[in-house]
Amino acid sequence: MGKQLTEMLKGTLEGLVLAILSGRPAYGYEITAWLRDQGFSDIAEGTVYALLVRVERRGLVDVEKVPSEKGPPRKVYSLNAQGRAYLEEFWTTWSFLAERLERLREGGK
Amino acid sequence: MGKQLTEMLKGTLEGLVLAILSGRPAYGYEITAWLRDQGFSDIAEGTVYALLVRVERRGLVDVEKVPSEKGPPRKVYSLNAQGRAYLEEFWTTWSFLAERLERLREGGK
DNA sequence: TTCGCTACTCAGCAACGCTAGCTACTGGTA
DNA sequence: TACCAGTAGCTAGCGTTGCTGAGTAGCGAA
Repeated sequence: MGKQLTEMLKGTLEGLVLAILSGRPAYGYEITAWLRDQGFSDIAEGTVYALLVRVERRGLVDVEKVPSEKGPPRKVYSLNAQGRAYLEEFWTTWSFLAERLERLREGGK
Repeated sequence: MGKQLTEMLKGTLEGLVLAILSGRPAYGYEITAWLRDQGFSDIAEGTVYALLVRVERRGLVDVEKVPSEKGPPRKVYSLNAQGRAYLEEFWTTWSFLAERLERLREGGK
């Protein structure tokens, strides 16, 4: 799937991760693993961490440092109120785009 | 919708335009107008033209110069076989992403 | 001749994901 | 003891993409 997916993830990966966090708090390593499990096999580790730093800096998530039994402490992220509002916006934007694309796909057949 | 849509369009605008061309040949100005009509109100002219140059250079479209009654000659683009294959790929990638996002949206409720 | 519409082009910028590294803690193995 | 794999996080530099803002050019109407 490669390059097309890479470009498509720009702008959607953020929503994807926030959507995960809206279900339950999670930490970077875990999120990366989950994404890979879901078929996003070539998601780079660094990408997820950079994204998390970004959303934290924008105040969309709360962070808590939690010690791990195996390895360094985890940074557990959870969606806060601002993040929830932002995610709502994301779904609106996503629906807007998805509707128009789907309409084109139908028409093109 | 602004910034979120801008980022989301990276990777999808290309498919959007190719999908338009799969229905009928069209030229840049026309495509921009159509997009604005569909609600992509802040699509920049330059963006569409740059995209068209890109897909032409990659051999996904054929180009024909057609004189216009009003204004400079039009560059009419039409999707060729390679473009059609690429568009197929695009739909596959899009479905992959859309499915996973939709699943998250359901689960998050 | 000036305005507005049509039609295309281009340089410079910002945002984002990827590449390719690095640090650091734990437990198991040679 | 020394080493390695797995866990966990971080970073600099790069390429791609869309936007900003400006420019060129042709045509018809005021």
